[in-house]
Order: sequence, then structure tokens, then C-alpha cells
Amino acid sequence: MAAMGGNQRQMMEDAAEDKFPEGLRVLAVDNDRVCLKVLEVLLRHCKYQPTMVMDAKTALKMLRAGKEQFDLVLTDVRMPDMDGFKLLELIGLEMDLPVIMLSVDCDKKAVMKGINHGACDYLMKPVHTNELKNIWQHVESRRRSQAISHMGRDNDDDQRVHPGTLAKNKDSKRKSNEKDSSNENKESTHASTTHKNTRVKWTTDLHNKFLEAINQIGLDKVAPNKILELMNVDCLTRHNIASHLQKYRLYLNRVKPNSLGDASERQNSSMDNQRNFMHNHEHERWHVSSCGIPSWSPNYFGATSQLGQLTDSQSSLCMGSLIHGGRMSRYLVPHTPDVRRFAGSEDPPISLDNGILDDIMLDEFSTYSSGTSYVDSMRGKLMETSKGKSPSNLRSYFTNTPSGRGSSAPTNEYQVNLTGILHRGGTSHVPPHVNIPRINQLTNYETSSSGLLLQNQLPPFIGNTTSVTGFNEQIVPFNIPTNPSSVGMLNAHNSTPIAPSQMFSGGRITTLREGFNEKISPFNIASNTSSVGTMLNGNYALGIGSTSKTETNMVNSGRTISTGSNLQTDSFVTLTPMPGGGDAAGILPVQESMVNQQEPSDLLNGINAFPSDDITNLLNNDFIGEDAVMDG
DNA sequence: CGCGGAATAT
DNA sequence: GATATTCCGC
Repeated sequence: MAAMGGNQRQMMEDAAEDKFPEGLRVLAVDNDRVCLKVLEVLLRHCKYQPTMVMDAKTALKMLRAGKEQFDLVLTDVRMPDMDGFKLLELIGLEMDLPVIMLSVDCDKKAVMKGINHGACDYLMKPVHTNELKNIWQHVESRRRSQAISHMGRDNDDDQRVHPGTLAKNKDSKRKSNEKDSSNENKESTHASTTHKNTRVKWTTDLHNKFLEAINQIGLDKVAPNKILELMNVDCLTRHNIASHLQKYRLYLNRVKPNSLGDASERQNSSMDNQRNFMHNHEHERWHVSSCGIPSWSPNYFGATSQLGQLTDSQSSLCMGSLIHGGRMSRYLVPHTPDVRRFAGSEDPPISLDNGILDDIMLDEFSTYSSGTSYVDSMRGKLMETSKGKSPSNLRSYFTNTPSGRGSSAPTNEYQVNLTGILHRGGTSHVPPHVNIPRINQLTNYETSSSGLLLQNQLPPFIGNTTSVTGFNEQIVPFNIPTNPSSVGMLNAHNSTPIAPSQMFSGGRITTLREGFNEKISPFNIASNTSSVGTMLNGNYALGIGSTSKTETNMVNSGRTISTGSNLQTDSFVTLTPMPGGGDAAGILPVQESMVNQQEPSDLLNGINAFPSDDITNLLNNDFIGEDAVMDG
């Protein structure tokens, strides 16, 4: 290739350009054999390169496997195993591929549904050649828009290398888009002159290695190269490490400006505020893989260590969790933006006028949305509550009332609705059935990691058994009555976890779980969609793959935590950026034009997760409602 | 030259 | 905001 003369190359490019629609790799899905055959003939007639599949699941498998690349998917709407809409949905979430729906049903509603779900076209059966002749346009236009949106970057998320899983090849630092031949060729050839290194994604695993290395070397003696050596990850360079180290140091500095890495000192410091270090704000698509056993190693908190490891084998975790020697609090502390999102409010919960928080904490809280005291105070309040004290003064935790601090909208209050989701409302009363601790609890979950808190992906706050225990004793996360109307009510006194399956009567959970592909999180959860992810997890309603064990963990995570045992997720899921995924749009399909904002609800409904009852409404309201803030 | 680290760019 | 790249003193 290198030997190829510019001339020759140009000619080839031209040729490829000219023929472009030819050889378009089309994946056609239709359970009707005849239709499929016809379709194939037509596609071939158009000189495309069709791959025919009879069911959506197979199609999805192929797409995911990525062994063959496709330019476009053509799918029938009505199929037994998984209908076209669902397929469309999943493709939309997982990859960036134009999907065209086929249907005999020209019902406007159906068409709209398709379009709303991101279909780029909706063809009526029987399909005609001339219609198929044009489908390549969708491919082209998509490519163009992508080219624009990624202008200047030759590193797309799809291509993003995951050092942890990357095949070693030190020379492969350059990103190569072998994938897309037809269009990207030019660029990749050009790239040989100006290449950027692969953007390293500092996954938790990677970060853990990093920390391990630092731990071995000693924070004061670390140097990029040493770390690099110890980490022993092929695709990393000293620059990568240096960059990360830089960030890490900055972080440490923030956490404890005058500390040189003395963990014990940090431990005792009231300034020991953890912030998310690895809060990943890059929106990515996540796919859930059952790979790792996210292991959390308590021994990292041992006397000899300063660093702890993260549990989550994925993304965006609190890097901070590593150093603090163990305080759960900070993990429980709501991040202001998250809470806001969570509550659908403009205003973070600030009036912590209980005399517990000091100014520093308050500042810390408002600034960094962190603060040990917050949780401590919450705990205190919760204890009060559990002793029978009126929860009313707890309200102040969630409202912006008085206290001289907080400011805006003193009228904002949050109400707990059903599953405990907070609602902002004008009314100023907390319904009698509301149990504040629940709020807290939810907040906790919501906060514990920057991303979806997987059911058993317990926040790395092991380490402070005491406080956890205290917390745990008072607050039991999800004691959920079977009565749907009070789903999510929490009884602070009752420490018996109730199986999530009881949350919603019947097998809905199961249905739902199946409804979504195991690999996919229904909400396309990204790094900082905490509220969504958390709620889902909190309620477990949308559990992504579960075992009774994990359910238990979830329901009773507090307890699990307090044991300090290894929080493992067995066959559980971890999030990883999708290899074939699109870019941006990690979050609820809010920002990608590809996916409509309505989607989650549609998804829920369409996938019959829930009947359209309160729960659905609630989810809709809270997750995609106008108030929902998906991205801080 | 190569490194580490800070500054700056993407 | 995360990571890459550049700059600079050693």
C-alpha cells in the first residue's frame, strides 16, 4: 500500500467512488422465507451485497459479532422472535447503522413508530427495485453527517481502543479504520502522515492497574515509565500514563492539597472529600458484557496500602475511591447535578441546616457535590426518623428552604412518588406515606458511581464498616411492599429485604428483562446518567441480567457493604464502551438525533415491560420527562 | 536524546 | 472534562 503511487491510489479511489452503491453490504431480516428470497434477488439486482437472515436475533448476533460489516440493515417489522422495532431499537443503541423498516402495514402509526425509533426509512412491501436502488443514500448521508460531527478526529468511539482488551500491538497505536473501506480509505491513507495515537480509555480496570503500580512504587517515586512497566499493558505509552498521572495528581491535590499521598492522613481528615476522579463524561454507548468479575479488593485498604481498587470493571468510576482509605460516605453523597437530575429540579438539595454540616462541608458539597458530612448527617436524620421522629425536618434536606443558604426557589419540594422517585411539586407537604429515608437511599444508589450502578456493583465504599453498619441498620434500601400502589415505600424499621420480584406483582420484571436484550441496557446508560441507571437498579425493575444473589445484594446492598466482603458480581454485567457503538449519545437517547427522546418510554411500553400503569408513567416522567435532566 | 511534568490542544 | 500533545527544563 505504501508503495502504491498516488496516481494509482487516486484511480482506485475514484473507481470505488463511482461504483459506490455497488456492493453495499445489506443485512436483510425477514422471517418470511419468500419475502426474504425476493428481497435478496432485488438487492442483488441492485448490485448490493446482501446477507439474508430470518430472524432478528440472528441478525443482531451477526451485527454484534462484527465479523461481517454491514452498511445498512433492512428489516421486516413483524417477526415472531423480535420485531423490527426492537431490532431497530437495539441497533440504534448499540451501533450506528442505518436501518430501514419493511412492512406490509402502511399504517401511519407504525411508520411513525419506526421513524421515531430511528429508522431511516420505511418501505412498504412488496418492495420494488427502484426503492432499493436508493437505500444507499441513507448510508451515504449518515457517513457524511458522521464525518462532519467527527471532523478533525480520526478516532471514533467505535474504534476506541480498550487497552485492557486490546490485542497487543505497539504499532497499532495508530487508529486504523479497516472497517469502513469504501469511504474511509482516503482518510486512513492520509492518516499515515498525521496520525494520532489511539485514545486510551481509562477503564476502571486500567485505572486499578495504574493504582496498583503507584502503590508498588510509592506515590512519591512514581514516574510514568515505572508505572508503565508495572502495568504491563501493551498499548499504553508513557505519555498515556503521564497524562493520567497528571490528572491523578491534580485530583489528589484537590482532595488533599497538602498531602503528599499519605493515605492515613487523608483518612482522618475531615477534608477528605472524594470526588469522582474517573468520572467519565464522555458519552459513550455502553454495552453490558458479562465479562469481568469486577473485583473489589479490600486488601488495598490494608495497612500497607494507600489505595483501594475500584469495583466496577467499567468506566467512569470514582477514581477518588481509591485513595481515601475507606469511607463510604463520599460514595453515598449525592452529586449535586445528579440529585438535581434525579429530582428533576434546578436546585440541588442544599439546605442542610441541621447543624451538622459545617461551612466547609457545605462548600464542598455545593462545589464538588461531595462531603462526608452530608451522609453522616443524613444518617443522623434517618436515625431520628426511624426512632419515630417526624420526617418533616428531613424535608429540608431536599428542599431549598430557609436555612439562609440555598437560595433560589424555596418552594421547591420533592415528593416521593411510588418507587421513591422524587418529584418536584408545588405542594409543600410530604405525603404521610412517604418515607424520607427512601429518598436518601435512592440518592445513595444514584450517587455511588458515576454511571449506572449495576445491581451488585456496589460502590467502592467498603472500608468504613462502622459507618456503613450504622447506616445499614437504619436504612434498608428497598423494602418494597407488594402493593403496587405503594411500590418503593421504604420502611426504615424493617430490615427485611424484599425480593425485587415483589416490587411489581407478577412476572413483569422478567418480562421486561427479557424484553431488553441482555446485552443492552434499556436506557442506553452512559456515564453520568446516574439517575436513570440508579433508579432502574434501585427498583430493580429493569434489572439487567440478574441472579437472586445479585438481587439480594441490591436489595440489601448496605448490608453487603458492611460486611466488607468481596463485592463480586458473579455472572454479572459490567459496562464497557461498545466496540461497535456509536459515538456520543451515551445517555438516554436525548442528544442523538438518531434516537428520539421518547424512546425510553416507547421502549418500555413497546417492550411490554410494564403495563401502562403508574410505574410506567413514573418512569416516563422521571426519566424522560421535561424535567429530566439527562446531562449535566 | 529521553524523561517527567506542566501547559496547552483536541 | 478526559485524554493527547506539546513544551520545557533537566
